[in-house]
This record gives sequence, C-alpha cells and structure tokens, in this order.
Amino acid sequence: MGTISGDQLRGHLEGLILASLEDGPSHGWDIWRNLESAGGGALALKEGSLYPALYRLEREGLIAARWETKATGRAGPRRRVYRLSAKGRRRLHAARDQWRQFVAVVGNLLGAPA
Amino acid sequence: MGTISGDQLRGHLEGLILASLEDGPSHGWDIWRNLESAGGGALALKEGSLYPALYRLEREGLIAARWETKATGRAGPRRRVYRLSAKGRRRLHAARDQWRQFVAVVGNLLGAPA
DNA sequence: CGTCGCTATTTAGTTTGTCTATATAGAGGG
DNA sequence: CCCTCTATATAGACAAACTAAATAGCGACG
Repeated sequence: MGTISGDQLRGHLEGLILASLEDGPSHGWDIWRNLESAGGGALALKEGSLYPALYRLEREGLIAARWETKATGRAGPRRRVYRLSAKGRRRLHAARDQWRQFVAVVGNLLGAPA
Repeated sequence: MGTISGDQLRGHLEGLILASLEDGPSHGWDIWRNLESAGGGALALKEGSLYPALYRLEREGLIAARWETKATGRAGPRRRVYRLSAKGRRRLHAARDQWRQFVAVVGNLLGAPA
C-alpha cells in the first residue's frame, strides 16, 4: 500500500491532533508516534508539519501548552505538553461532523463498487 | 452544514474528476456542475481550481481532450471535452484504493463514537 | 440594436499547509 | 568522546486550491 500524501492529509491534520488530545494531554513527539502507529505505516507525518500545526492550534486557542515540569525524573530533553481547550473540544466535534460530511460527499462520488 | 474547504479537498480533487469521467466523456463546465450537485451544496468547487486540475490531468496523460465539433447544433461557446485514458482509468482505480486507505486511517483516528 | 443572462474557458496572482532539511539539545551507553 | 534516542524549532521550497477578473458565443427581451 502506498503512503498517504501530504496533499491528502491537508485540512485533516488539525482534526487528527485534536482527536489525539481528546483523552488526555500529550506532547508533540508523543502525538507524532501516536499518529504514526495508528496509521500503520501509511501515515508518514513529518515533524516539520506537526510542530507548525501545533503552533497554529495553540495560536487559535484550540489547545493550550505548558513546558513539562522538571520534577518528572524523566530522561531526555524538555517536552511541551498540550491539552485540549474547551474551544478545541468544540472544534473537535465540528471536525468530526465535517469529516463525516467529507466522507459522505467524496465517498459518494469516488466510491467504488468494489 | 458547513462547506467542504479547499484544504480538505486538496489531494482528492483529481480522483473526483477521474471518477466523473468514468462513464463517458464530459467537459469542464459539466464536470463542475456534476460535482457541485453531487456535493449537495457542500462542495463549493471553483473554476479556478477545476480548470487547472484538468490541465494537470491532461499533461499527465490521464485524460485526453478535444474541442467539441461545431456540428452539434448547440448554443453557447466552445467546449473542451475530456475522456479517460487507459492510464487515467488505472489511476482512478489507484485513487479508489488510496481513498479507502485514507478513510480507514483518518476515520480510525478521528472516528467519532457518535 | 443594446444589454442582460447563461454557458464555458482562461489565467495572473495570492494564500497556506505540508515538505525538505538542518540545527539544537538533554541524557545514557559503549 | 561519540553515538543514539528523544524532543523541539525553523527557514525555505513547493504545489494545489483560491480570488478575481477577462473573454466569448448565443438567445431573449424590449
């Protein structure tokens, strides 16, 4: 199977990120691994796409960020942890509605008999 | 319901055009109306997107164009009629596969319980 | 005749999100 | 000390859809 192209992903990534944050805060790297693994190799998301997307979402007030406190006793560099805002949660619902509509419309047109 | 955005459409338009041509040749304006009506108002495709997309497909050899013969006794300006090439038909099949994969991956992640 | 409306195509220029590629940096292992 | 894994940042390229406007044929209408 081929990979999902960046063009295909465009306009849907924000929804994916919001969905990733639905059941608890997470940081960029973890979101990235989450999406990659959920895509089963088909979703080749690049950091250069993910981080700017996070900044957009933050600037829009859909997610809120904090630097991880040092007291976690964890190894490795600092992490920026994001959580869904109320606005972001509403946007996630809207994104799901839009997704269903998108699938309905495009699927109806492109929809293969088999 | 909101409208499907250009960003959402990106990377999927070519498949839609190819699918539109699957059961017979058509011209740009007709493809446009076909997609618009199939979208039920949700798909607000612009001519400035459609025509360049047709040129891309033609340049790639996925569709072939001819100017409509004048002898049709029809009113109105000239039409450029496109038909699927064999290569385009193969691409359409591939686009359907990609679409299914895309829906599976994104739907699985974004997929709402309700 | 003039012009309005519908059909139909064209295209210059803008926007924007993803990509490539690279840089930085902390911590642990050999 | 260097290498790897984790983690974030960002400059610049690229491409597809957009805005907006121009062109043009034909019919209808007063």
